Amino acid sequence: MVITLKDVADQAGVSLATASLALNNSSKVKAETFKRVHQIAQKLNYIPNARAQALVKRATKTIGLIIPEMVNPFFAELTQAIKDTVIKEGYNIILCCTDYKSEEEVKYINMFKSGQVDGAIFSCMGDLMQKNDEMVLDLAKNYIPVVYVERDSPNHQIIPIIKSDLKDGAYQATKYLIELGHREIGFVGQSSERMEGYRQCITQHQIALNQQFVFYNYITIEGGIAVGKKLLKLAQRPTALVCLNDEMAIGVIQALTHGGIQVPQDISIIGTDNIKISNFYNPPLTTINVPKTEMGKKAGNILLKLMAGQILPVSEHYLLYPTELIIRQSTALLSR
Amino acid sequence: MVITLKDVADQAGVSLATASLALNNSSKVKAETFKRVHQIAQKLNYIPNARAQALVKRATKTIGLIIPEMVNPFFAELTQAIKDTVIKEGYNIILCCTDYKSEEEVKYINMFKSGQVDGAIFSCMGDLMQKNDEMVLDLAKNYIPVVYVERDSPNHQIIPIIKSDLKDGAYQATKYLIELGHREIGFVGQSSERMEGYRQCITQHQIALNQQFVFYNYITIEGGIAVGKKLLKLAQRPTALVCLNDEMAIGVIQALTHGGIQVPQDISIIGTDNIKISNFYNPPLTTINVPKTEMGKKAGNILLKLMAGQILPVSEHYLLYPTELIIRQSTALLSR
DNA sequence: CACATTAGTTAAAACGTTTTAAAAGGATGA
DNA sequence: TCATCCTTTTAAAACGTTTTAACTAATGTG
Repeated sequence: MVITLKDVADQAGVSLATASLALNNSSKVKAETFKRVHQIAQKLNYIPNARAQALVKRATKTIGLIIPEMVNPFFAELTQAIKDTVIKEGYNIILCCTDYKSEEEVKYINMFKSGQVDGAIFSCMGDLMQKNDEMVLDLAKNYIPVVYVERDSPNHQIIPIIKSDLKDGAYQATKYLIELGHREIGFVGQSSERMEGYRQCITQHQIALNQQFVFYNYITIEGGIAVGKKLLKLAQRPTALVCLNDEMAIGVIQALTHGGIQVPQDISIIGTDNIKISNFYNPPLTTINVPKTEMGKKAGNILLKLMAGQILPVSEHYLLYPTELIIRQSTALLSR
Repeated sequence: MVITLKDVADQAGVSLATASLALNNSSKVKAETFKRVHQIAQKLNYIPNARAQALVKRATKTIGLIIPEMVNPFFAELTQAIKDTVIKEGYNIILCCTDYKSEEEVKYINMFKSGQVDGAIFSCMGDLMQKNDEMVLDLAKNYIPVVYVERDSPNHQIIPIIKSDLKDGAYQATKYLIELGHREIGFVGQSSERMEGYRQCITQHQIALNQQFVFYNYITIEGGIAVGKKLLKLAQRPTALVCLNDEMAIGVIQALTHGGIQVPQDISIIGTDNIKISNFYNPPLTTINVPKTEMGKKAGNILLKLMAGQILPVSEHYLLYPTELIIRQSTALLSR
């Protein structure tokens, strides 16, 4: 049923080798033969077998992308950008979701070692997955090129890193709140670079870090809601909050408004990531933009270079993208 | 550098065949040999070459998933469900985004014919892509099993279809608005099953279809905003709107509230899909739930069956999932 | 003791390409 | 007429597995 190169060769009256050369546009084959082979191939609807090509070419024209989850606009946008970049060189993406489980990541690392992909991009969230760094390093050293996005590692000479300056982002966010007159500023999320930026900013502005105002929870809308509910019960509430990401910010706002507290009149809230919906939420979220698309494109391009066998200039081993405060309507001057 | 089966066989002092049999847990090989081969394989860190396996087994343990875009929670949730299902049988997903371009879809169809995937799931949005149906049929007949999700076709004997009852969903939505006292009910979106459900409902309730109240636009937040802005300029506005999806609903609400019109006090709005954010929006969206996760799981399971060579009972050739009205706070009794 | 059976192993073929090195066929020039 | 060179074609090897069929050795049976 399925047509193979042998069928084409037979019908064209040439050998496998000639048929292959012709279809791969080799200049060695006579014009007449070339034409005949192409015509027959067309007529028979010949499609080269990708599995056989992969074996002999030692490449699948596929890359692996590791992200923690799909249902997260941040990774959706990142994935889109990566895909748009690598597709130009004919690469497809195998999507690997870890659901935030490091053992899932290990499974994918092993799959990658089997030669199913020609290269890989690893992303993550928070500071998880750090422990697999050694395994990824082994992958990058002995198997395929790897690029990290929004994930840190000391091994950026072997695994190039594309990161955004999240610490500075949180710093800017906190600073903006201080400029608006806030002094009781809380943080919502998990221990991370962003939290460090928040911490540095308030201490540099002579505000003591109040551990009561640091709320740990899952980095999801639900996590935000949990924090919001906790806030409602508090006698002494912060007047402003820096959130680890936009989802948490949305969750917090949702819970607070439901409990009768208005944003930004009663409390100012800043998110991070600038996911699409943040601009269309009520109120539109003040947030820290992370250049997801640029970063995704860069990651794709660097991986393409590495897969093409190029060596990366040192300047591209560690790329830090600036973050930017986007002022919308979830923040306001302190009114007291 | 990379260890092959030959290395294992040599070091274990057996032939390729024995080594292969041992590693594939054949009962034919002596316990002692079995153990030795496994030990050597472990020691050498042997990982079978997936490309070679794919060639000889005529399978890549990979499926293709065609969706129009990633940055759309509907498809993200669907993808997640499909992935969760097929991963259990060891399948990975090649993600193929068409960006709503039918020629992109054609490219992927051809890629699928090359044997890079063992099966495929096609989804879409609106009534686009209908024109590629013949090509997909050819793919399903002569190459690999295919399943459609939320996509219609007369060929469901060959391409099983998983659909939700969108027409009924829109019908229910419209009916609910009528029950709330609304008579001037508009539709936002594109010509589709959903629009047909809306049309049927109002005519069955003796309401004339007012073409002024049917707003065509892109099925995105931006499309919704465009419609919202148009609404603001209207002298005579509908008192309620059925939207093709939640994104459009959010866009409409955003534009209207920005223009001083309150939802649901001034106008009731219903979305469709029940994407995650709809529950956390301000106001939380009344919407039509589509059982994305169930549908994704079912699609994955049916594809697994087909790839395993099973023949599908006729009852599973066309599965229609019920939709359900979720009442939240973007709709209210008509107040006039 | 001849023969059948079984357990265990392996050589070789197969999967469907690409690529290398050699061969074949012409043309050119001495 | 022969050596040389170029163009075009091809046989065969390679990619790294799995699987089939054949082989060997050991065991059992009448």
